[in-house]
Amino acid sequence: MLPDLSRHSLEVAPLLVGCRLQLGAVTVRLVEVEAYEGGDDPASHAYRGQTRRNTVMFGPSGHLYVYQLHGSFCCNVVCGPAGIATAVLLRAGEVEAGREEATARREARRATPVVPRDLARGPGNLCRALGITTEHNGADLLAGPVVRLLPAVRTPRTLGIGPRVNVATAADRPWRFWDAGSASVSVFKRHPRAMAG
DNA sequence: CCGGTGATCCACT
DNA sequence: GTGGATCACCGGA
Repeated sequence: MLPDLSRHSLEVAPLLVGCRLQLGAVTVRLVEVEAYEGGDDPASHAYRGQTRRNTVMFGPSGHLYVYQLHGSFCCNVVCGPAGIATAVLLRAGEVEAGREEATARREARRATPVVPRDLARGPGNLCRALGITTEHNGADLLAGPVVRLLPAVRTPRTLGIGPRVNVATAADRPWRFWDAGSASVSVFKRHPRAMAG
């Protein structure tokens, strides 16, 4: 069973750990996610209202919000009812199927090999492994023909909970959730100018 | 640790 | 329309 994505991201995020994301031949088991609010969350793209970039966040749940950052892509599962901009950032996963394709994509922009553990480790790497680009911004994850969210086969035995990675504001809110038994969880990094809130 | 990265947004012309 | 600051990152040393 997939979680009810029309709930708030803080409720949905822990339930997404263990679910799977599939695009073409590549399937990734999600092992690390972060919740972002609309209204009261200064770290959220939606904090200052709707813009062209974050339009999808304001739409109905179950769609993919993709944006580009420092030359990488990052993707979110949009949650909440339409009009409430809350979403879950997908930070890391384990490649379950399509390892060859994922490896080829990753190594296309590297000089050194990638070990399987690192194929979808980190938000940019997860998108890269799956082939997610801004072309998939707004894609329907439940009914769409291209990229799909699939239920968990195995849920984490222990769920880790802690602050989000590398956010400048609201740095201490424990809105990151991960599978404590996975080696593919990305490394925690506090933002150099992190502010509480 | 450090440098490259490139879109986006806002405050200004 | 333009300039500059900002940023939920990555790779290699």
